[in-house]
Amino acid sequence: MSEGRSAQVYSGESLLFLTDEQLRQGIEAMFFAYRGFTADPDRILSDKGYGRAHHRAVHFINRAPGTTVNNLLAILGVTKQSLNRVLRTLIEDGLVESRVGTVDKRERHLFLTQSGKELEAQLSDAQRARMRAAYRDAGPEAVAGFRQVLEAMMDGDMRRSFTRLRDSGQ
Amino acid sequence: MSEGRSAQVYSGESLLFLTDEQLRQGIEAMFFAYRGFTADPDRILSDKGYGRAHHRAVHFINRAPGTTVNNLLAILGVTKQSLNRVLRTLIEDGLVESRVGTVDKRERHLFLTQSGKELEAQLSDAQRARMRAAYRDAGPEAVAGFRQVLEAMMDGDMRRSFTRLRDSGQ
DNA sequence: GTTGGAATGTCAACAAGGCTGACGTAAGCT
DNA sequence: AGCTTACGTCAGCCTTGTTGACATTCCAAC
Repeated sequence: MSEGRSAQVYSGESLLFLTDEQLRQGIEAMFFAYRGFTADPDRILSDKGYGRAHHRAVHFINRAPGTTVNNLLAILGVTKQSLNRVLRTLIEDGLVESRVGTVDKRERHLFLTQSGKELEAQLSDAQRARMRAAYRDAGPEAVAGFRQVLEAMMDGDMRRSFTRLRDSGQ
Repeated sequence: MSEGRSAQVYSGESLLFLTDEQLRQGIEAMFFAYRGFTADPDRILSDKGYGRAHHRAVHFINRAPGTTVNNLLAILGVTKQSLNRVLRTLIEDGLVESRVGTVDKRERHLFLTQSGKELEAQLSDAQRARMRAAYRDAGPEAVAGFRQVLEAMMDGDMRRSFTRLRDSGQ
């Protein structure tokens, strides 16, 4: 599996590019950054008795209102039992509404209620504030690179989910 | 909390920079990419009956051999009880050695055994392979941007941990 | 020296949120 | 009519986070 201590590919551009050390730093950066990425929403959520799983559900329902349970399952990459536990509490608490499908009555279409939208906005604002600060610090060119590397790091299925969502944005 | 629908700061460089839509895409990219980032090690670990927490411990012990439990705690950002459970299984399984400190006998210094190093290498190789592929796809400039944004996204404490580790690398 | 507080690490118990497996119901499809 | 799909649910398991209680060790004040 190991390809040796290093793989210096882009010869002229940077001698140190793609050394194991460089890669390891990328791995650690990813680890520490993800903690920062989730820290603010996590704080808000735990106050309200919710967890990261609730955040993910709320985020993607907001993103694609009327999405079906199956759809959400594919995006989140969890089992329906796991998602169901989260959805049940969100529905009971009146943050999410589940409407039986009109064309296919087996399907449930998911929507955020008013208070669901408010929670989403609160979480979103916090997370965007951090992202905005990071983007501002790093500058536009860095952001483009950031996005390129992240996209290249995704599995095929996730990249498809990602681009589908991205291209459906205004 | 909301700073309005958008904040177009770097005027000339990109009109769309820092719109909420742009930020949301970054958030989703982070979410999907992190799944890819952990996918390969997770597969290897679950075969062996370990989880992501074991990976993190093994990674940072390898990174800083002889580190104390307290040290590791600060880096991982979990409670000592949580870490202890993971460490105990790793020690029982002979992947990690815990030596009582010579100068301060309250401390335990942690080291990977031979088989611990082998597991670390296996996980590391898998994760580096994905990182290498992503870096290669995106190119050196993108990588620089990637690293800048990630670092800007960290909390202060984590950034200190990160840079300390980074600068101790060869 | 002794002793009390701080630091370090361990044990026990609980909760969130993953997972599998089994099953029920309703609806669509062939 | 019978198979498949979409969804919900129950039961039970595992990992990994949490708090609380406790033992050991060190150090500093007395």
